[in-house]
Order: sequence, then C-alpha cells, then structure tokens
Amino acid sequence: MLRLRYDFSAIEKKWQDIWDEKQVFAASTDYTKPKYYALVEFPYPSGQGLHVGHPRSYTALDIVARKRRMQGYNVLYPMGWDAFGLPTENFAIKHHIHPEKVTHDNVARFKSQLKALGLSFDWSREVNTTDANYYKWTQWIFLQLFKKGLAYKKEMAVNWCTSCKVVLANEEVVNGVCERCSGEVVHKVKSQWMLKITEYAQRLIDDLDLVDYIDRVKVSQKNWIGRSEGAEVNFDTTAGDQLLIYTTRPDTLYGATYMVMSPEHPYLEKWADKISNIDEVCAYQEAAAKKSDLERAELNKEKTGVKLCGVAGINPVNGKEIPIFISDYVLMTYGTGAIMAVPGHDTRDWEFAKKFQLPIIEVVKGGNVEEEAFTDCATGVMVNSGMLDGLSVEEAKEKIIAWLQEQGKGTAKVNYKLRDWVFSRQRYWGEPIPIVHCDKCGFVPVDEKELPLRLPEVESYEPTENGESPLAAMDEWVNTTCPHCGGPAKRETDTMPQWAGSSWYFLRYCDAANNDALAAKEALDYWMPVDWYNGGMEHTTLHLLYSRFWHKFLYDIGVVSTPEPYAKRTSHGMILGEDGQKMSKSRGNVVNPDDIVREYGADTMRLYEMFIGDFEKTAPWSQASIKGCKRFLERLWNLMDVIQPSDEYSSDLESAFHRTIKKVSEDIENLKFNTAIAAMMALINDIYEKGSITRGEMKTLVQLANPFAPHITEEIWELQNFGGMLNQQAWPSYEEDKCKEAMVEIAVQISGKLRARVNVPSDADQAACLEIAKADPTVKAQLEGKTIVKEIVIPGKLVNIVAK
RNA sequence: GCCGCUAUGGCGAAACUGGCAGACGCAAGGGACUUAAAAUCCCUCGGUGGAAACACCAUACCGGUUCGAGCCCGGUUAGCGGCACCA
Repeated sequence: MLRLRYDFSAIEKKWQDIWDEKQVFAASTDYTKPKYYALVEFPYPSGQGLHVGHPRSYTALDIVARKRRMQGYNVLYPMGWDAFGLPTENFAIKHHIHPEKVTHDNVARFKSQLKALGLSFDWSREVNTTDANYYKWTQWIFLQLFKKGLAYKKEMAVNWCTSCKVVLANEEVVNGVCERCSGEVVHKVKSQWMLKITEYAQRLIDDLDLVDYIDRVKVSQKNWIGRSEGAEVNFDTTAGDQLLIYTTRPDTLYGATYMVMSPEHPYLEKWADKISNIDEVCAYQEAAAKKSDLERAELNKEKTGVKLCGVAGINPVNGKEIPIFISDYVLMTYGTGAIMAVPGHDTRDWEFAKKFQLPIIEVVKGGNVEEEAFTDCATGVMVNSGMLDGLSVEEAKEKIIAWLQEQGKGTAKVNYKLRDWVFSRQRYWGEPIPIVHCDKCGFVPVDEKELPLRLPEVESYEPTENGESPLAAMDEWVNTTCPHCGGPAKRETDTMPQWAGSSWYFLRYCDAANNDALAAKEALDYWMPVDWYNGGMEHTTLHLLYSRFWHKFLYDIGVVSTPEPYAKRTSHGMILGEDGQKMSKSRGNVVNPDDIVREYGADTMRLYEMFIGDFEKTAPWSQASIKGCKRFLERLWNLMDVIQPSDEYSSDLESAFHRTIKKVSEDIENLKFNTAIAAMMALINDIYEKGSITRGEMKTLVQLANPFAPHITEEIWELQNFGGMLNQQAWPSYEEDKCKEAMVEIAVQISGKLRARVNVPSDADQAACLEIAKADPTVKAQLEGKTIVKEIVIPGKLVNIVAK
C-alpha cells in the first residue's frame, strides 16, 4: 500500500494559515454564551527570542483552551507583550537604536515563534504595554490611585552604582554589586513615588480564601505579606520623651533588660545634646549608612552596636532603668524602629547580650537561657514575671496587653513585613508618571483628557550624571504649565516600573480596542474573573500580589465587579538544560525552540513539553526523548492504513476507549498532561496489537489528541472526511459503566506477601473474590496446615489472607 | 537561620483515598526485514540466586502505626528554590 508520508512542516504551515485566515480562535462577543477565560503570563519580548520554558505554560493552557472550546465554551485565550523594561533600554543605549524599534523587532520574532507552535491565541486582542493606547490606561489607573491618596512621594534609600553613577532597580543589584559593571552599590536617599499596597495587606491575605490557588502560592503570598500580632509599648526614658517599641512577645516584658534603636531613628538627633558619647554614635550611624547590601549580609553573623550614654529607658512593669543601644540589627523600616530586647527569649537579643555582657533574665521556663535563647511559645510557663507568673505564654500576652492598655502605656498591634511599593524608576523606557510639580500647588495630576502622556523622543537614553531619568534633560518636555493654576511647572521625569503594565493587562484583553475606558464594563463583567491563570512561581510575590492589589483598588472604585482577578492559579516547573542546570548562554545549554520545531515539528514539540514530567516540577531537557513523542505521532498517522469502515467502537477496544477518554479528560483538569499522553500512547499500543482501528475509534482518537497535537489531528480529520474542522467538534464523552473490563486481575496476598494473581469478574463481590483466590493452587499450598486468622478483600484490587 | 519543595531502575518518570512498585517514554541488548544502513516491526530489560517454576532483597537513611506503607506518624541525611537580623 502506498503510504502517505507524515510531512509535518507542510501540515503545520497549512493549518496555521487556515486558523489565521478564518480567525477560528477569536473569542466571541456574544455575552450570552458560557465563557471561559484562560490566561498565561505575557512574555517580556527579549532579544534572545522564545525560551523552551515559555511553551510549557502556553501549551498547557492551550490544551485547556482547546478542550473548553470543544466543550462548548466561548473561550478567551489571549496573548500580548510586557515590553517596557531595562534589557531593551540597555540594548538601545549600546546600539543607539530606539527602544521602540527594538521592541517592535523582538515582538515580531516572538509572535512568529508562537504562531509556529500552533497556539490558539486570539491575536485580535493582542496588547502591548508600550503602546500609547495601552499605557494611557496604566497612567489613568495611577491617577485614580493618586486621587485616592494611594500614590505618594517619599524620601527613600535607593541603590546607587558608584561606577556607572546611576540609580539601579533592585533587580539590577546582584550580590550587592552592579549587574552591568560589577561596581560597588551604595544607598542614596532620593524622593520616590510610592504606592500604598500596605493599606491592602489584610485584604490580600483574607481574600486568598475566595480563590483556588495552589497551596504553595498561597503560602508564599502570606509569608511575603508577613502578618504578625503583638503590641506597641511606650517606654519612658530619662530623656523625657517616650520611646515606642513593637514586640510580638509582650509576655516577656519582665525579661527586657535593654533596648535597641535603629541607627536611623529620628530620636538620636533630637537627643544629641543629652548623649555624652554622641561622636561615637554618629560614627556608628555613618558606618551603617555606608554599608552596602553585600557587607550587611556578611556582617549578619556578628552583632555590633553602641550604647547611648546619658539616656536610659524605663521598663514599664517594674520601673527599672535599662540601657539603650543603637544597632543595625534593628531596622527603621519595620515596626517603630526600636525594640525592647529580651535576651532570654530572642536569639538575636541573646547574641547581642552575650557580646555586650548584658543581663539575661529567664521569664519563660522550659529552656536554659544561659545556653541559648528559649523561643518556644507553646510549652513554656511564665516565671520571674510578677503578675504573669504561672500563666502560659498565650495567657500572659493577653493579660499584659490588657494591663498596658489600662495604664495607657501600650496597645495591641498588628504589623506586616510588606512594604509600600517603590513605583519610580529613573529610566526612559517606561510609562511616564502623569504628574506635574507646581511650586504653588504641589503635585498636580495631569488632566485625564491629556492622556496618554507620551514618551518624548530623546537623543540619548543614558541616565544623567546625577541619577535622574533621561527625561530630566528634556527641558521642553519637562517645562509645562500647572493644570491647576496655569503657572509654570515641571513634569515628573521618573517613569513607572515594569510591574505597572502587567498589573492590569488581563482586563485589557476583555476589550482591547476600547478608547473610552480601559475596557467596557459589560465586557469586564462577562469575562472576569480569569478562570485559570498559569505562570511561574517567580512571579508569586511581585506580579501576582501587585495585580491583585490593583484589581482590588479598581473593585473599590467600581471599575471591576469581582474582588479578585484570578479564580484559579497554577504554576509550572522550570525547564532546565540537559545538564540539569538552569539554561544560560554562558553554560551553553540553551535549547532553541525554533530548532526543535524545524527538526521534529510543532506537534512533537508540544507533546514533548507536556510529556517531559510532572507539570509542576522542574524538569531537565532531553533531546533524545523527543523521538518518543515523534514516534507516537507517526504511529497515530500510520493508523490511517488500517482503518475499518465501522463507525462504532470494536468490542475488544470499547472499554479501553472509554477509559482513555475519562483519563485524558480528568488529567487535563489536574495538570497531569504527562499521564494523559501516556494513556493515549498505551491505547495506540493496544490498537497496534490488535492490528486495526475502526473509523469511529479513529475519530475519537484524533479528537482526544487534538488539544495536544492540533495540526496532525486536524489533517487526519480532513483526510478521513470526518466533516467540518476538528477544533470545532465536541469533546468526546465516555460512560462510567463501560470503563470497566469484564475481568480483572487481582493480587492474592498471604499474610501481606504477594503469592498469586487471579482473574475475577470485575463485578465480583468479596465472597466471590475470596472463593476464587482460595481455589488457586499456589494459595492452597501456602495455606496448607495453617489457621486463617483474618481475611481482607478489596474488590477489584486484592485479597489478603492472614494465616498462622 | 526561617519558609517551601524534592529524594523511586542506566535516564525522564507512573502508582487513585494506605492495596500487585516501576504504567508510558528514552537508552541498552537480542531478533526479523535489508546487499547494507536508516526507518519500521517483534522480544528482553530493578538487583541477587536458580535450567525453570520460584524465592529473597529493593522506593535516601533509622524507627513506628497497620492484615498491608513509595504513600501515614516521629527522627535523620542530602539536594533545589525563595527570604534574609521583620523584634
């Protein structure tokens, strides 16, 4: 027989063109249909092109999207570009090419690579964060935040590269040095735009109960927000002022033997004339300020500090005077910037006390405070603590807080590790912040009608000598008039961070061409929330949290109608190089998806990426294993040679088909793409063993495989004249009854050891299974002369006879 | 240090809710076809012993619960990722 060759490159090109031309994957605007919104993180279009890691996520949700369409949903599966950012800007500086041009070229390359994979994106809703029509709305959201008092300007320490004389984003500081030149990075105080994400901290924790995120995502978000419960306590001081501290262990108040203030604490200046060793204190302050991140990390082990001579604190519970120190182990950015130190029950305080020979008082019994700090809250009992003696830690906390409140010396207090979002970048390639600074009126928002506030053309993208954005050098752009009073004013020259555009992009997809709003309310109400969002774990704490924050804000001002943007969040594992290391140019282990598509085809590539291992875990690439997936497709293709005319399932494969449909249907929902593929491979092995396949079976087989390998299955569908386009057919159904085989092999154990296997009818009850098992000759021999103590029967699984 | 994840053949991995460990695939070995190779098809494939039936051992390590543990509990080790003095 003349066999039709599986010419993947011709087939893939053909169907990609047809899908494009007929717009088969464009989401409908008929809002009466049931909807499904599948979302993957839009990529940063880097100069390196697509990485093999990208298609892992895209293919997975493509499978979900294609399955949902076959299940009758109106599916939105969009794609776009998170295109503002530093690598593009750096490339532009180096090669003197406009970042817009660089972005345009990179996007074109990415898009053709994605199209070559046959991903069913709705390209009619493509978004690009660098389009003025897009960032118009990013700026609009910023203005709403500003109007609600959630955007504010603050003096902040920023990273300053002493060699490039440039302000660096945190991401550009690697191991305490400049990513680009390896120069020393120090902190410099600059005025920065901030967003009050901390105002949403509690809701960002609480509303995790409303969504279906994989557990590890919820856990890391909670840890990142870092809620802690404790108390603020006012300590009187000999300087007259009260010093406010925060503690999570108010129960240990009797054990506080000294206090520590952060070197940046404002009281130090206030108390300067009362501190007799002020020179020593100032020297320490300066040294602390100069320390780079790298040094700080290194010096973590050894505690340092200076005692304030001439000022002491007074412990409110016993009126005792205790010394006050400054030390950089206390951070100005958390709590009140000052602590009470309880060396008996806090590891850091214990280390400090040992070094400075300060008294250690045991106030919770249970450990040996001479050896190490005893920090266990669950088991200890209060001692040496006056009114708290004999209480548990929990009881003591409650009692002391009540007492402090009564005395007016303290109050219960919740703190979060989460800090406000530093929203300024002194860079060119970002959204201009639409604010004007007027000497008379202060910070004035640009009129919304003036949006988008476009990036001006500049000669050079280099940051300026003093660390200002390149925009600061553009006098004609900077100098403007105040929208409020009409007087002379200056534009804000900082731009937004890359996280801005990605904090709301999923909303724009709902109505991507809208010029009057970020999206029509009707469209948002129909599509939102995103039903399934997949992305990398590395975005759990920044992007995911930022976008939840913006969405909650938009919910509060009535723009969106759901409190949470994503109903379900899953996360894929990274794909490593063949050597088990992270792929990188320097290691030379990078795999280019183009090469795989060229050599094996997109369907094989898709299948391999899904078959590589557990979707949620990291997996090393294996060039040799790809072949297995290619063979599977060829075996599928070659089945066309042995098709029998029947439209039914054959009697000997019927149950196998029902079982496979069930398995594949369920596995897709549970991110078990690897075992779904394995089940289809096993089915094909069964078919080969039999030697033929009916038309009806072939039909089901290609329907099942379509979401995984869309091109080859579509081609087979057409060649077999099954009618219409495969991607528009219904998802195959199965009957639970028919998933069972007539006979099943069950295990027979004697006292827990496997001794035999017997075939029983699949509907055999316990007694029947037992009877068949006991009739087995091996079992009979094993039971010879023994007394049966117990018989356990799990129908369809095993029989265990315990005998002595 | 803290948080999270992981540990199963030569390799990637399966194993439902505690019920036949190793599905599926790769590699390897043998065979068929071929002048030959590729491709394809068939067989074998955790270890030890045995001609075989079969027996014993085996899911990082030690212990426990159970008729039965890769899975549950307690402890230990190693690796990966994140955070970094958060009071």
